[in-house]
Amino acid sequence: MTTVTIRDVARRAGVGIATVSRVLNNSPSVRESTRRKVLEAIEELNYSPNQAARRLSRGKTMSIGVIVPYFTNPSVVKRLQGIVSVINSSPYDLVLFDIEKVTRRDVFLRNVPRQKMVDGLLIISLTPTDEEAEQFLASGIPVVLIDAFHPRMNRVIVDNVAGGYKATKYLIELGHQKIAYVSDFLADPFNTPVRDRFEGYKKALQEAGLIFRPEYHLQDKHGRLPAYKMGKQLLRMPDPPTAVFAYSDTQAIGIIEAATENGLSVPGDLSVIGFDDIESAEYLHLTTVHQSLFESGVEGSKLLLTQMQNPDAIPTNPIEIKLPTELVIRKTTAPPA
Amino acid sequence: MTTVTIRDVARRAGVGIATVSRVLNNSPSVRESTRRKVLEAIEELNYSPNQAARRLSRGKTMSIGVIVPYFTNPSVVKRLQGIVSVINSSPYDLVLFDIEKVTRRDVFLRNVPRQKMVDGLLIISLTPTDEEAEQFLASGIPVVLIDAFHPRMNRVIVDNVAGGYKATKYLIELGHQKIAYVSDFLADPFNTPVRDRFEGYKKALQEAGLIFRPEYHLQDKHGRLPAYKMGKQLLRMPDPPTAVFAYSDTQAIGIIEAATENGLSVPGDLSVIGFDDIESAEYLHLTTVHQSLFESGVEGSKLLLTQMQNPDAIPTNPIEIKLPTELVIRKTTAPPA
DNA sequence: CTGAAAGCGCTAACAA
DNA sequence: TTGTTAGCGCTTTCAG
Repeated sequence: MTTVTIRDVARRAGVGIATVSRVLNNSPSVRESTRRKVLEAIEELNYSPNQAARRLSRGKTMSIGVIVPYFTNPSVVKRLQGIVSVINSSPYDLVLFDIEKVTRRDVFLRNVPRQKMVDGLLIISLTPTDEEAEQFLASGIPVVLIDAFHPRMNRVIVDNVAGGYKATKYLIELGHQKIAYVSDFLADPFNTPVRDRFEGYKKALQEAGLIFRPEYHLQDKHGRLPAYKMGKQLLRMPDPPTAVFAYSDTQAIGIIEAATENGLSVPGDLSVIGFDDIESAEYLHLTTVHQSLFESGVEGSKLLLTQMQNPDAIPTNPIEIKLPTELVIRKTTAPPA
Repeated sequence: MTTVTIRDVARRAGVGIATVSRVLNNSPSVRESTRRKVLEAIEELNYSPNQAARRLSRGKTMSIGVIVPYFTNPSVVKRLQGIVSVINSSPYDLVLFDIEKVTRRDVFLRNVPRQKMVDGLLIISLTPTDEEAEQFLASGIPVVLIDAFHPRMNRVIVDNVAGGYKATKYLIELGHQKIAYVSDFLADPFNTPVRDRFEGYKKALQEAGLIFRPEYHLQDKHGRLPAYKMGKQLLRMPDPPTAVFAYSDTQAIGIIEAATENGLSVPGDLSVIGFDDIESAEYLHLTTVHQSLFESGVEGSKLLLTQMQNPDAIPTNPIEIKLPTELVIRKTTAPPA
């Protein structure tokens, strides 16, 4: 309870505080006998250095910040798991910032780097504005974007256009012509993947000579329930689609629920393909576009760690790591009836 | 890049640093005009106080630590989500410590409180030893256990005995007599729930006059794959069980996979009941024992926050919040063939 | 209401 | 090798 400081240890060991500090930091220039004395005193006093003091004095926090949107989103969780797995075996602590509201977004993106709260920053699925990117660069703290893009920042991304293309193309190859795209809000300026997958979707359509039918594109807040409602809406249409490409597996699940509830069989009456390949996707035999969620966290963290090693941090050419996507065919897709 | 400090702001505003500090901390004793001047200077200089300095000076870190075992475990994630949801709207930051190896367990449980890295600590699903509990109490930092128990510490727990009892009893009521229990390692000294659910299982058996057959209890590392293997093993037995009570939903899923692969139908040939009611459980129509995972995080965080308010922290009588369990009947259980 | 000055506990020159 | 000392940037008495 009563705090024991470096001074107490020094006194107890009969040395100066600098010596204790040296022992603490494994400096080689301490006589072995002295080191032992100090170590003993530390042990006896049950001493452990105060982090805050250390941080202030060193100008380093020994922690890495991770900013995530909607921590409840399974794909975000999976990415975070990848991050944790590598940070865990580094000397850094992990500080988690969850952004649920847009207002908080601004606060974090602005303050975290300025307050020197962390030595490095990982940002998941949040696209910074030019101004924000500017701030990061100016702050001098290394940042890596995961599943987000900015031309001037390091990033780990997925080729979402290609992914959307693959999904749609597969549906077309099965013989579908009426293919819907169910997604998050397309207009969200910070969600690039929604638009990229949409682009891939349209590209595949066009290539096959199919015209894009705007009424087949539904958007709403992300989540199973909103998707379920969109599914219902789709099925109520006079000329309903025979296949749905969902922006995420979570949304695909909602669509399937809607179909099932309407007495339709999947894939018999409706084919559904998702995106992400989250854990449940496998259980549910969901056909989907696999992307390396966990891997993206791993790669992003590694990249950040190396950036943090190089004092001349910000490279003129940001590094981009592009992860592949892969079509995983399971049991929710089939030729149209 | 060049750090602007409180001194710069003071100079710019033509006041002393104490005044700037007062403005920063919303002290009422600052003339309005002065405050404005300072605020202006802050704005112009794009100043933001250094956290480390603040922490050292105040002796508070304004952060809460969360220690979790196996961050990949879905039930742990769900609890963490509950925690995040309340910490998020508090002034505290969240520092995440993931323990994958037992060795790291000791390091964290010992060091985190000693180093004054956090103002409060949440520990998920890790039962502290008496000695560790002692350390926590001595450190003076408020701690709340979630899904773990120690008589001297605050905690949010679930009645696992009752849960195990409910699950087993339900199976018995359906007419099953040969009921297996598939679980994590029973001997893990830090995993109390495994033993508690086991106890409930045996109690239900006994109450129904069924004898406990040791060969029907299989244990292994937690996870889908190990459970899958245990499922296979169970089904190879000369007199296989007709129902399985799995320690967790994750394990239940593994069991179902094993059964399905063996050409057995669930619940036709084998009934399976899980525990937790994780998200996938619903998709899979898994009969399970629901426990309020998210809620446990919420309640635990709230409790911690109130503990942190009261300076006379450690109450002589630790507070215990007991969350209920509930049997959720879905489609993986039925009377024996 | 405001400023000067004394720490918070540690690291890192600089001397010795 | 070691000890002394000057900060790190902020909060908080204590005077005024």
